[in-house]
Amino acid sequence: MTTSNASQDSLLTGLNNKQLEAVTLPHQSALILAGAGSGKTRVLTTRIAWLIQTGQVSPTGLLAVTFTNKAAKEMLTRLTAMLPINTRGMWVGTFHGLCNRLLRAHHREALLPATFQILDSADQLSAIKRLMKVMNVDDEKFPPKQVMGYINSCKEEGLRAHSVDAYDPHSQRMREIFEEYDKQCQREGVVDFAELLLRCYELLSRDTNIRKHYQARFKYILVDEFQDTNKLQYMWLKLFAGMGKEEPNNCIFAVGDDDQSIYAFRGARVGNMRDFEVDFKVQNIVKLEENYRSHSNILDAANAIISNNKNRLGKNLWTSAGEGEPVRVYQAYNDIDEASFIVDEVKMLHSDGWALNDIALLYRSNAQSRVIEHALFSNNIPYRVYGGLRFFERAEIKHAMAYLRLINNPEDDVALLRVINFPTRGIGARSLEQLQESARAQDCSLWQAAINKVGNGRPGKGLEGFVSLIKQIQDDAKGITLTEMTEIATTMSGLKNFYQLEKEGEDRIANLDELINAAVSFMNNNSDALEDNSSGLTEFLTHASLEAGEHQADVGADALQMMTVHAAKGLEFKGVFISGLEEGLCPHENSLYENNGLEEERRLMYVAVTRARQRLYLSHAQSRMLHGQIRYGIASRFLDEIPDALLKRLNSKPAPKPSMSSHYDNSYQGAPTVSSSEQKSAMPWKIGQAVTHAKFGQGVVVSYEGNASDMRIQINFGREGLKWLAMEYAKLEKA
DNA sequence: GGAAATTACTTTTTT
DNA sequence: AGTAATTTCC
Repeated sequence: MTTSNASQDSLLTGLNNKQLEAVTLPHQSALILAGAGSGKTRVLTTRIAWLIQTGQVSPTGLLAVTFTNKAAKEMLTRLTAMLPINTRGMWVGTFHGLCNRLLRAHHREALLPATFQILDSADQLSAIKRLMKVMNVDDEKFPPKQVMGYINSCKEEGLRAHSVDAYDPHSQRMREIFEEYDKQCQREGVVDFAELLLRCYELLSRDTNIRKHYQARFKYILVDEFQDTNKLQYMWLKLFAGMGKEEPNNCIFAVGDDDQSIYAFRGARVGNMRDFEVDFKVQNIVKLEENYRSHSNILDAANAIISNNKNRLGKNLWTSAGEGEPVRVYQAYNDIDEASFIVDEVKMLHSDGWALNDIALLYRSNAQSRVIEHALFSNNIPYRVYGGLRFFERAEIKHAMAYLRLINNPEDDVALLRVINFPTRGIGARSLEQLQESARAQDCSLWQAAINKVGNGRPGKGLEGFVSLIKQIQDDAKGITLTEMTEIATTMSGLKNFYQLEKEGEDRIANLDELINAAVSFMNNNSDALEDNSSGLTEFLTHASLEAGEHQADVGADALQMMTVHAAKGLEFKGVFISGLEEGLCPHENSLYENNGLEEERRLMYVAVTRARQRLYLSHAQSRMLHGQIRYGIASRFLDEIPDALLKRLNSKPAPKPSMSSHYDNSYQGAPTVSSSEQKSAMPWKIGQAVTHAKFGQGVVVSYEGNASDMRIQINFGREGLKWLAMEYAKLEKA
């Protein structure tokens, strides 16, 4: 032990017994089951600090992996607050970021060009579409998105085309596309997200020297959000740990919460936690069950909900805080009423002195935000929506980045195709087809083909112009700074000019200027990490692909926080509204057809509820506008799973104000008694009426058809689904 | 080649 | 409803 006990003590001060146990575990693999609000990040960072401070490992001897850049940054920030160390050489980052780093360092062994570029999902999709055209694949039978999903999930399972099973013609064709796609990427020097990991994994498995080097270096491996790892990520971790016979046995410190696994839809395997226990003969399982975030009413509600799940590792959160306020439940008349309820409550909280930043509004799907945004906007309540389009995903930014990519590497076909005719310069579909044809014939990049065409005469004015433009930009880019390059890319390309002439191009111009600012701050933040003679262009491009998000405008302002439940994971707020708690929306109807879909939805609800510290509102609406149609829904089953004793029901106001239904005019003038002039048959039930059925339970009348003697009535029974019942036989009662 | 009209989509999402 | 993508029309 190299440091004094005094400073070590200060590091560990304030940890509870379980946290302390986790932080100071011996050099063995361990699984930390960290419940919501149990101090997970603190344990992880303190563990790192403690290992370093006690001299068990140097800062460069450990590997810490997270899923998001935000989490990685947070960890480094907290670490530097605990220890006076330089974090620059440390391997703390996302799976993708670390793989990128490793592949850049060993690009030759990984069979990649030094300037290899990373395709984001949109790039990947357009690459697939382009390939499918070349291969003459019917995109009706093989929707490009589906092909992309197939390729990505294969890679995430660690599989290449040659090792995928395919017994029928359809999947054989899929496999063929997969194979060709990989060839195309290799030819173009580009790598998609899943490829970063797979390539890295293959490099380490194949190249014993490199593997041994890293295995010898990283004695300690720490993984955050372990429940979200997919198969390939787990294989990757095993490789670093060294599981073979003559290999070292580095240890993995995995932190996770099976109850917060909400990413199965993108390949996450909670089962990795159990596999990890077995594969690594884990003897140290530490459960962090004391919650420091919420009052017990909120926590008990969360526990009650999650206890309905069957497959759990088992954990029960508790708190020593008092029971606090009851959980408030509001049943709204419709979505607009729900929004106005939220607006009223937020106003009230705000006038009671709550900061808007302390209040979050959560919903299951992004589409739900619009109605509430509208209400907030017309009531002058500042709000910020997280998610949605990210900065580097905006069209104008992607265009500018494409020009930058072409400076770096004109053979980048993805980039070339994006801007060869944007702004338009007379290269239409036909000329493009010809170009692609000759590139195929010569087996070269589009850029090469274009150069050849220009050399051989008759290239067409547009193409000639484009080639000389790119050459010009490349020339001018020599020896200038990244910032200047970005300026050139936006001006010389004609992008800025184009948007200036556009009617609603002001925002786009502003974004282009913002891109130049991004380049400036990138240089400022990374100047010491870059080599002297490097402009930092490659690094900047990588940064843009890997960190598309995190660009939030006016972060400082006090505003209500709006986001999906997924986006809220890891965050906490003093007050939380969870809206749209109806069957079909939460749990989402699509989830019911998926394997264990309902359990994942329940975990989602659990995550949502555990975000709240002091006050929690749950709301649902009897009807809402969805996909341009009014839908009648019943309350989410998750509401029924909360004991009544924890709840306080706030009931809706007597009737909706007429003005509230302005956005769907003839919709909801009180529930219509169905008796139009042609159809005299008196419908005994109102649409929207809640009913109970002996067999199907609670439901809501959705529509009807037929006449008095032969009437069928459609009822949404939520968990039982939509049913048509013959009026004559259905024994319905008012609920 | 570019604008206008039509059609398809709509759970969650990081990298 | 709202938007993105695609097709049609000039």
